[in-house]
Amino acid sequence: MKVTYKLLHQDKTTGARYGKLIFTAPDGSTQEYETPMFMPVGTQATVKTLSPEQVKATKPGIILANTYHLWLRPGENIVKKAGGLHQFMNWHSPILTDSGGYQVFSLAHNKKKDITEEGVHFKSELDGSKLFLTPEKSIEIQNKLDSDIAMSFDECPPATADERYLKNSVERTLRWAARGKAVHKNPHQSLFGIVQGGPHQNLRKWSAEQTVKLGFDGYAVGGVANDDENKDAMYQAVEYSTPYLPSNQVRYLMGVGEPVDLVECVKRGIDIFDCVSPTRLARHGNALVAGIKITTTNEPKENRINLKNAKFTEDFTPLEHDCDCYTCKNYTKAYLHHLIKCDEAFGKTLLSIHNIRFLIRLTEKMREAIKADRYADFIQDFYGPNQP
RNA sequence: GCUGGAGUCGUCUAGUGGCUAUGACAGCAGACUGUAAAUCUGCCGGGGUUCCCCCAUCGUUGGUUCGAGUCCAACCUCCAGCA
Repeated sequence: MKVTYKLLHQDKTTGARYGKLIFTAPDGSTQEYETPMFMPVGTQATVKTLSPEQVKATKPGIILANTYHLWLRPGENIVKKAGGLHQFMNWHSPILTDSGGYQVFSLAHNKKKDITEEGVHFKSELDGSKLFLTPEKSIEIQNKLDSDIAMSFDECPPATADERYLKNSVERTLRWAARGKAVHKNPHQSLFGIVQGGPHQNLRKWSAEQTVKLGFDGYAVGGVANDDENKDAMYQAVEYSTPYLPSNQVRYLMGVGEPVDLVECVKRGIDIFDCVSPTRLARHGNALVAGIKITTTNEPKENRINLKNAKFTEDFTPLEHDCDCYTCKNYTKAYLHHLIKCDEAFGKTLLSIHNIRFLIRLTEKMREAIKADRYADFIQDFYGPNQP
């Protein structure tokens, strides 16, 4: 399905955006989803530990899948034979596929990649075989997967990269974006461009302007979810990017994030987010809960509880009293603690449901606040008495 | 009662004369941002404001030895077989 964005309201004081993504099918039928939106991540054509029905119950708009992983396994041609990704994984709402660009970054630790102008040489982590991913190849794979939104193949440089490297990287990412766009053939699939530039205002501005000049169906801000310790730098990178993006198109902040990040980045003009955090935290026994905590570095962090902790052994209350998710409506912390201690799959499922629903509920609250021009108050309430 | 075997951390386990006694599980915490993550890290005999220091420790007691979880003896407990 092809996607368009409609900006419906901007918060009077902060400028935060409320809008709708409208997906149009080949037969002319449409599906609409409101923004701000959080997209659960289903890298390998599944949101880990959840059935499509369980994902659906958290009321998401779009979900993510990954080009790189599906290319390696089962292979894009198998997915195509299955009738496309939607059919293959039984997910009949929109799917966005990441391009594999992030894997260029995340696989870099073991020096199993080599970035050239033509593309990126990988060494498969599955069997050690040599792989070569190019912008054209990434788009071709995404065409075959038949996701609704394809992402340009970009380079996501590490936070430690210097300005000189970043400048070259941004330029190359632009050339890659143009090459990808040139071979993008699927008329029922949208293609998004990605703004890079690290923490530098000039590079972010330039990257945004040049990417917009190429012309895409939507725009992403990338390369911000790879610095552990500096939220201000992350927010600033967003601030340096969004002003140069067209207001009548959607903005997607890739890989983010924590509840506080969603709140702060919507304020800075972002519409959609994705993050592995809710599902990964869930599998590791953690549940997101309301409120924030201030860390030793004075950074506001998401508030969460670790169900592995012995103190929940006899806690017969739900994770959150006011949460409407399946987990909170039916199960206690004591039960979740028990399942997690026993390493039962159902515990991971229940926590995944809660954590995803938690972030989606947060976006729902943000939408209501924006529509009512109360987003500044919403932020204040979000921080509560611990406000930095 | 006799004969043989065995006792090491909460549990299982390595260790057969040499200095800090393995490893796993359990337990207690922590980390996680476009998923090489249902993963990883730390602690896990006692005490000290946990760099580090002190004390204890391989069933018990004694012995051999420069040195013992390891060899010897007695005892205790458990297991197997025979009565």
